[in-house]
Amino acid sequence: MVHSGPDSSPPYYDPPMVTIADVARAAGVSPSTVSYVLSGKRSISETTRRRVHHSIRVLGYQPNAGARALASSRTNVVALVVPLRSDLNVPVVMEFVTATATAARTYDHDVLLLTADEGAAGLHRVVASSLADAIIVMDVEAAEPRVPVLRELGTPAVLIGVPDDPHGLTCVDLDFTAAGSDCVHHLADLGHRDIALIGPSPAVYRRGTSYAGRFLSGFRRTAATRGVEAATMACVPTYDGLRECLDDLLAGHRPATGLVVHNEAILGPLLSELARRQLSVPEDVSVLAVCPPDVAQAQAVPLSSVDIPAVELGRLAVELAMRLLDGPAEPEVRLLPPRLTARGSTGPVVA
Amino acid sequence: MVHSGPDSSPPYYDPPMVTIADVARAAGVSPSTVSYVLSGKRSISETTRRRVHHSIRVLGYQPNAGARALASSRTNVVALVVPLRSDLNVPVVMEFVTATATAARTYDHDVLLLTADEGAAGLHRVVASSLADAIIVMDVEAAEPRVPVLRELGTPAVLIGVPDDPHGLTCVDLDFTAAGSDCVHHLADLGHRDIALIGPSPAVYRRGTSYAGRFLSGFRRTAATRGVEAATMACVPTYDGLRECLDDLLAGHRPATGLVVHNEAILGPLLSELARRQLSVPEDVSVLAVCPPDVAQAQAVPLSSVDIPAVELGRLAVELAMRLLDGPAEPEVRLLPPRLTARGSTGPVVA
DNA sequence: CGGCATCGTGTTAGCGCTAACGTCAGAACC
DNA sequence: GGTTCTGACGTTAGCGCTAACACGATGCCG
Repeated sequence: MVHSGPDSSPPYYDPPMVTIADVARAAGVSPSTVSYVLSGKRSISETTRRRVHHSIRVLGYQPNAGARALASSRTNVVALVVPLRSDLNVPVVMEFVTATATAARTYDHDVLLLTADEGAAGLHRVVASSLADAIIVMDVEAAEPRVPVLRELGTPAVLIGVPDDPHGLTCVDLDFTAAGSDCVHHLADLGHRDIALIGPSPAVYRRGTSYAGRFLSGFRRTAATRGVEAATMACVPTYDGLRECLDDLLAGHRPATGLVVHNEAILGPLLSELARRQLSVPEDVSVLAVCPPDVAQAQAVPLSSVDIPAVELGRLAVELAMRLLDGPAEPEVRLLPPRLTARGSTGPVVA
Repeated sequence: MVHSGPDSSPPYYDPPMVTIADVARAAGVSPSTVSYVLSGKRSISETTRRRVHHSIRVLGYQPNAGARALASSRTNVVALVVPLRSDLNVPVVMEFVTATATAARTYDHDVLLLTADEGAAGLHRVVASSLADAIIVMDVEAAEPRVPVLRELGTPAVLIGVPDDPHGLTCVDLDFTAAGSDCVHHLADLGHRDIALIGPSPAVYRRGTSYAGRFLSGFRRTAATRGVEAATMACVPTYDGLRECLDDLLAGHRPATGLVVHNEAILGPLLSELARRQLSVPEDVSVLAVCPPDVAQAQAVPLSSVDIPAVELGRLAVELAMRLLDGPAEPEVRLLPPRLTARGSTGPVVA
């Protein structure tokens, strides 16, 4: 039992910092040897390696991050810029964040969290103060203002999403154009001649969020190819907005028989509202969602969907960032192919 | 235009690191003076201060985080441990995370993101390697295994949620006991004699997540006081689970007329299912939710609810962490009083 | 058997910053 | 006119680590 003074409960107990010198002494080697054992940057005999590792374990040594960063100009931290908006898909964002953090750990890196409201200045701050080695940016807009800053900073960076001009930058995303296209094909194959896209909130389109536009264009192009009548609407994430949407889409003289929903927040309300209107899925109307699989499963009717592979994207973003750190790699735009899973909310048109 | 060599696009451009010495030279003072201007730890004449600030701005100086941490043993980083579980309230978690990051910035701190799967070892790692000055832990269980580690580490820590034995630790949370109580009072005041609590997934109870239990006990105790018949069930977040739940609650010879829903994920499905059963809200059944206000608003029927003040909690957690850093402060358990907002999904019992 | 890789290890100069210690001028006091 | 005090600043010793340099001991070749 440790007794540290007259008062038995000191407010904060000073941590007994273990340094590399302590380890070196315990193992009977020089500090640099310990360092080299840890970094593997030069050959070490099996016996000393074992002795060093043993001492490290016994003493509970953890290299001081600041000192290491100072000496090596490597922080082993990647910065992750998350959006603050509530008009986008929160569960997807969260999945992505945790996937990034988890993936970073497998590369012995940590994640520093930045919010988008710091804007380009935040990127500059983090780089200039050497808080991180690489940056991952989510929620990229078409005319992304942070892109020129990233290019100029010259820091390894990975964007989630593809800006209009990705020149020189590494990007990852779902291939939303293909996703839009696949959705149309799926419904057209089932015989639907009148379909509709219920997209994200108008605000998302307005600020030119890249994925929304790409999905839309894939959707429209393929609709034209397949000779399918395709309505498209943005939908504000409220119940009233949704009602109007449906009034428009289902009340014309050629009502839509297939709905593609690229707006996770309104999936639940949509199904409720369809039920209220006595429209059954998929008999009266087919519903195809764009969302993570677990969300699709959890609905009243398990939904056919195109997965948003947030976890995979997070892992990939980290992987590419690490590659950039290892040595200059060609910038690339990596689009994951969409995967459509039928779950019973889409079916053939009933004549 | 900068031209840096024969090849016009070098993969990565070396950042021209500006040091405190550069600033000092430009301002005609010593490095320490610049440091003191920045920290305010000793008096500086107005003229010098201005000259220094000017040079800082002109050169775009940002102190090197590693060097600063090494010299001062202060990182200006708080670690935030987020849960990885998908069985809890994702939007609330995300709100909390962003609120924490934003609040930390107002104190000139950054946030390092840890995932709960690193467990106690992660806490040790972060502290031992001096990656952060303080730790904020979310999703605290009743018998929280990380609590003893935190106590022993002696690092300033704030828990979101209250473990069984919070002795010596600072905790913040919504007062879930009071929230459970308030819900019963609200329904009882409206004349309901038979109410039910639909709680989180059984997994949440099983692992003893503190808030679930506290809400439940507040609910039960007050139900007893008010002489209200109160059923309680955990509900798995699937549509089928929900159906069973409702079968039990609404089919007895004394069916519940008021539902308290402490499970954000099933709010949507619940309303759909009630509609399917031709039960209208609040005429046939009152629904009272525990969730953030925006979620309550976005439902088919705007829901009366007890707010989960994620943003406020995040801010508060950071604030308390900063207080702990400033100097040893008394550990405290801070419970925010619940706020119940009636939105029309709860009404008097129709006889 | 001398030279020359190669391997395993020690020694040490910083990395950029902070904070403890000095210094020095002028005000204030008796 | 000493003495003390109090701003306002300069000088410098580390913080813990990495990586460049150095060095002895083998082994192998001619």
